[in-house]
Amino acid sequence: MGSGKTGERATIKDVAADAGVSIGTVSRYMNGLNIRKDNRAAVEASIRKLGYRTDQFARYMKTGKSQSIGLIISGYDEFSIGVLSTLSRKLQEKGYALITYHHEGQSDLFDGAINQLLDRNLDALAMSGLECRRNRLQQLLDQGKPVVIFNNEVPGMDIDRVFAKDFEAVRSAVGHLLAMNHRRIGFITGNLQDSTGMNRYNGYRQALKDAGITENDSLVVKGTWNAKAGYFGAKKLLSLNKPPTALFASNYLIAVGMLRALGETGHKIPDDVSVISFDDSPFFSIFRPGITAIAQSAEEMGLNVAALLLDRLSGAYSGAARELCLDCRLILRDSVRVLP
Amino acid sequence: MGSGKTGERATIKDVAADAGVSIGTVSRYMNGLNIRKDNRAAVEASIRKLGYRTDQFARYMKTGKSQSIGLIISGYDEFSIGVLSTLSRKLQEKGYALITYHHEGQSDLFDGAINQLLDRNLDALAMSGLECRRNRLQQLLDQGKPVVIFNNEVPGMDIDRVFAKDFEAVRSAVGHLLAMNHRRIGFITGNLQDSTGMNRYNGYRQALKDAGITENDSLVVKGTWNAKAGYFGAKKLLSLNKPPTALFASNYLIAVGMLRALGETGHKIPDDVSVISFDDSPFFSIFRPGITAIAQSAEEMGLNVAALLLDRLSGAYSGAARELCLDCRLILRDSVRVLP
DNA sequence: TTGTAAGCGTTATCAA
DNA sequence: TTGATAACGCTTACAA
Repeated sequence: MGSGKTGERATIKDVAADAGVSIGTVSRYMNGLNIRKDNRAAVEASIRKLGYRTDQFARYMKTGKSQSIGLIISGYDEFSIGVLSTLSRKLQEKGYALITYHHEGQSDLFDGAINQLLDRNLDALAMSGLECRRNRLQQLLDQGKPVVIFNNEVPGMDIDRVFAKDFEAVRSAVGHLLAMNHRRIGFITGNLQDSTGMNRYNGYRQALKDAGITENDSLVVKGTWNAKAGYFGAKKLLSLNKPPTALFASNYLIAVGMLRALGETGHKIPDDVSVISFDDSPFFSIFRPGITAIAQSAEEMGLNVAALLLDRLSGAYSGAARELCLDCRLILRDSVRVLP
Repeated sequence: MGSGKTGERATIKDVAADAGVSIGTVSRYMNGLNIRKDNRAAVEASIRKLGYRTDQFARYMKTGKSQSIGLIISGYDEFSIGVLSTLSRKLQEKGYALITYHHEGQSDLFDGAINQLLDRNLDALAMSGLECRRNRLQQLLDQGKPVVIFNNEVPGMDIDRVFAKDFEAVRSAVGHLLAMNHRRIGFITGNLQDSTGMNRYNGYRQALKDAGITENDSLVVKGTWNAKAGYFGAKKLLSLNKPPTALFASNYLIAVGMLRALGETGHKIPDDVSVISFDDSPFFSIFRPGITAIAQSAEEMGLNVAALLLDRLSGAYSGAARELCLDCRLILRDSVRVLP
């Protein structure tokens, strides 16, 4: 490939020497500044010949821009992946590298991620909030790095945010159940430390309140965001003396566990029990019966996170923190029965 | 946070000045070398006070090690995500940053990814093979960077690889269908440009051959790795004059599309048609009937890719290219009917 | 428009 | 064990 010493990468010096110009000229060419026509030709030829690419890290030493963006997600669940994937697409387009970490809700993992990100001079950070690590975020802000949080809130920080309307979506979905005459509605929460978990739960409570129903603690299982929680939560609710007529799963994984439990116990949906899930999935439209679900768009969230980030990075916006709240859609399928 | 000029990051110089030692001493401390006890105490105090962390990019300038690893996947499908997620976990542990790109099978995207990776001085690359871009890989090898390919082959390159036993797995799964007396077995391929696609297809052909059955072209739909291909492929096969009694999907997404089609056309599984899918999913065990599937472990693949990479990076291994072939498991559920 | 040279934050060599 | 200093590959005044 090219020439030069094998296994060594050509530097700006090599190009300058080969083209018979100074390194300043090569640098100016690389940065799109004007250079004399004949020099331009010579430089271009040498670059091609040597396969030269400017070293971004060396460049960073002067400019302070690393052209890389950190992403910290809780884990590799379907929704986070959706955000990761659109973010990656968008940023790859703009020449930014995406460096991904996950924290699994553990603050030591989160700290490790922030540390590594700091060491790598990231230009900006996108993260799904984790309340307890507020001070580490402040550190980034002090260094003037844009930070955008999404999905989960970190209260009291002056930064851009993108959320889904969790509260409203659940409120209206549970309202739908109520309108179908369900009165005993089982609810399996996500992690209530997470604002999404709490907001969805509050949406449930508000819907009951709207309908003048007093909340029954035994119908609420405080869980986590995984299938196990859905599985055991559903079993617990179904074994109640007066079991619920409908079950609400706070996210996709919980719903998966819930459906597994219902399959095992032989409960028919929707005849024996109705089901609604937060998060939609192709699975829910193939499953028989189709599962009524709240769809939030991970892509839309990723796009908005990218836009906020890019806006700050380019200097196009530098005002006060902005907050975006994305709508969700209730997708009606066949998992909810109309009660008399 | 700390002190120093606000918004500025402390450098090794600041620490040296604050601690009253030379930068050499601080550097030695940071790299775990011996320094005098009292100096050590002073340096540690200053580091804490200033919140100093060494700048990895500046460090790279001298060492040539960026402590970052590139990953190029085709897209964000379930399997790739599984690999991404374990790889990320493993590398985060070792202090490496994972920089992720995707190519969607398009060589310009792939080139862009390689370019960005080159610019970012990655130490090593893991990628799901893409045949046509062999020369770009060679470039990395020339620079002495370890490269590991997984899932898809790039023939004729002297690099480490990790594959699943696609051929063997499909051969025995189709063998299972044959043993259940199926003779007309519809097969929807993935992308035949990909070695996984071709190997799975060849596994099917081999199984037929094993049983002395001549392949019937009309029973094979040459598709791509997505749900649409599964959907239309299944519809096409089912509308044949003599439709197949069993359907094989070359990956998860194809199976999803296939199941959607069967749902719409009202074909009952397994009474009207039997089904096997490559790739397992929680979905398949919840779906009724349970779908018989070939499970390959994305985690195992990620772990092995990480191990090969880390081995080379640490210098623990520097011999000839190694090739790993991981076993798959056929998980029997209820989607295959025994024919008379 | 160009070349020269200082400097970014490190590591590594060399004398002390 | 230490401090001083020359790199690493680039950008960016500054002077020509």
